[in-house]
Amino acid sequence: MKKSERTRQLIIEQAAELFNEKGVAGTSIDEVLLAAKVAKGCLYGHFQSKDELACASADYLLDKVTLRRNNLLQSQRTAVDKLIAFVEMNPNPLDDSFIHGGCPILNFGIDTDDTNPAIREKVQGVIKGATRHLTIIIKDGIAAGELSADLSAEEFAVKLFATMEGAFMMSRVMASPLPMRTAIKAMKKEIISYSLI
Amino acid sequence: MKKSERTRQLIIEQAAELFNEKGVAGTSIDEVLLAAKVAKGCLYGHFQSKDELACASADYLLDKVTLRRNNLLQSQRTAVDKLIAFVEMNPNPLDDSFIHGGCPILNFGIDTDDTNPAIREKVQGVIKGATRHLTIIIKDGIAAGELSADLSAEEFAVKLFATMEGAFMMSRVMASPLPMRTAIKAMKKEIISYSLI
DNA sequence: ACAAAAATAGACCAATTAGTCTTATATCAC
DNA sequence: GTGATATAAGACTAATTGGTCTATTTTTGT
Repeated sequence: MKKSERTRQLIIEQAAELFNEKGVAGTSIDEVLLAAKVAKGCLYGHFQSKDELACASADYLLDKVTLRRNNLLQSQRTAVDKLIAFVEMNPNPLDDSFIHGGCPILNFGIDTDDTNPAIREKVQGVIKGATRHLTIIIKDGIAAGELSADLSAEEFAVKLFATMEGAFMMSRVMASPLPMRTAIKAMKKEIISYSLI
Repeated sequence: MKKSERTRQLIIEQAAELFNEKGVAGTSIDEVLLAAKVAKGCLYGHFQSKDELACASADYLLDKVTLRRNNLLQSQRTAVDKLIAFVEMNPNPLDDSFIHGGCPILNFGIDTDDTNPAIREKVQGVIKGATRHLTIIIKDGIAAGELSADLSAEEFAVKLFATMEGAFMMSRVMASPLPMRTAIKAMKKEIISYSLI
């Protein structure tokens, strides 16, 4: 990787952290410069505007969570194990070691749903991708005789995704891992109740 | 109500709409002045700072949704009907006729979870109140022999709340009522499956 | 090693920010 | 109705905002 590529990536990573934590409007370019230890001319050599940087940052974080989810799901063999891995993906929303500031789907989604259509569409794509992925897993599980045929795949996929995102928000606001832990427990029970094996 | 009281309320209402839609940091005082058709000296006569206005606005919207939820739940007799009324509370998250800009729990929760502890604690109180309310309804339903005793009240309350909030976010980002409709359908099924009558 | 090109620094700018202050006006108890 | 008091108006300020521009340094292909 070229030097300038690395600089660009560094700016994105630092900006992403700030944007995810405090929102795009709540973060100034100067704060990004300070965090990335880079001068203004450098940043604007890589990005035309704050908005373009925000888009790149959203892309970066959304790709990061998507990749992690895909890896996690791929690492499990059966449909039930995949679904359980999904609900256990973020056991503690207060743990910022993977991504600082909480779930970027939630943060960028809420932050930009009324203000930044470009980013909103990116988040939209991630949500669509995740629910589609879950739907396929469920359908495959049913086809393999592993999950009850009573299960509506699309419906359960939406339910799974919505519950985990809602629980993530609750845990962040409550400053406690308990809501998420409770949701994980509840969804695991439900998944297992549909298991035929 | 005194004239100045009405002015104060007008400012809060206009500010609340803007803050809920674009976030606190994303809304300038000048925009609030324009929306409320009021001069700067007037606004700062009622509020010491933007932050204080943001707190008052959060209070206003959070009280509004809490009141509505309480009325809705109170209007139903049985536990099952109350729970169904809860999940059907926001059939279309894109409809801004009641509150403009989406669910204030979600918006203020995400907007301020890392930046404004005062508002975060207000949202915290609302979440705590809602889950407690739901928990009591479920416990009463079990005690009345209306709901299965297998149901863990706290767990199901968190699940209900998380799912509906998550679905709300999904519908806002997807710019479609479908995720919310799907979640409502799924949760209604689940509630009914626990019903003994 | 060297020149051409790319990347970076940081002074600078106009616009906007939250907030103050004085002046003017409206409210309300009497 | 009148005068004391509370409320509102809006010019003003200092700081910060996103963004530009030129000068300098660094990278890179040869």
